[in-house]
Amino acid sequence: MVKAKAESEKCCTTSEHFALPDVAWAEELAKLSWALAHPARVRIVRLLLNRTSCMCGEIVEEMPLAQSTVSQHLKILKETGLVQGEIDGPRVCYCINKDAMAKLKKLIASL
Amino acid sequence: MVKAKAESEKCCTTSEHFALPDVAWAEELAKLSWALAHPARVRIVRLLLNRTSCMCGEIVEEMPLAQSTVSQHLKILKETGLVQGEIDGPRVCYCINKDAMAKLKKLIASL
DNA sequence: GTTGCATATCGTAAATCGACGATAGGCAAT
DNA sequence: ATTGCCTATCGTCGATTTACGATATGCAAC
Repeated sequence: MVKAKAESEKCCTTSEHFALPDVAWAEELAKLSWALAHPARVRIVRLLLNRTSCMCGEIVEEMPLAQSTVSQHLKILKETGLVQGEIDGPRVCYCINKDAMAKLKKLIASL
Repeated sequence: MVKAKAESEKCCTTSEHFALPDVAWAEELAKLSWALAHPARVRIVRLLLNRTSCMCGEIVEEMPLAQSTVSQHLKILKETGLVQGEIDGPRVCYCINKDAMAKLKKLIASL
């Protein structure tokens, strides 16, 4: 760690005044980050990324969570746009929204 | 129990079984993502990235939040390792932990 | 229609978050 | 030591999250 005892050079060279980062930008990144802010959702996303798509039931089997809990996490992932699901008969097939994933990666990378 | 295989050709084309994503890996990414899961924390991180460092008071000035609330967000950012603060006299100087930022970017990029 | 399966939603409880004011603690100058 | 400033922590509140079982909904087959 950097030791800053001389108060003027390494630390707090603060005469310049920066504008606030764009609030909408921050909210967008916060929303996408929040989608991944729970280990179960990260694992679901990884699971979907390793497959072309996945049934809800298969996800439930892989997770140590009740079906209703997994369904709630999937709902969150859908609301943030990271995941989309299409009805396939009596089941629902989930897959990653590549555009949303790209956007998340771009936002993080541009930090 | 996946019994339907005849009717689903457009969807769920995977019969292979993937191992669970690493749980620890998921928890690590979830923790870092959670640090950015609030617009105020995203703005703080951006603010710090645009400067070499920043006093707590300057952050408070830029945010429409009370000082105690900003301090709480800073505590969260410190706990996740994204930000580090050093005491500089009666003030505290915050700056980005570049290693943690790189780790976050790497984890997201490797999704 | 009914049955059976897969998923979503409801209801609820415990835990956590986010916000604030008030207060405590630390440091420098007096 | 006292004062004054800056930051952290405490206490509290309401809102949200997370978890579960129970129930409802939707679809296909019978």
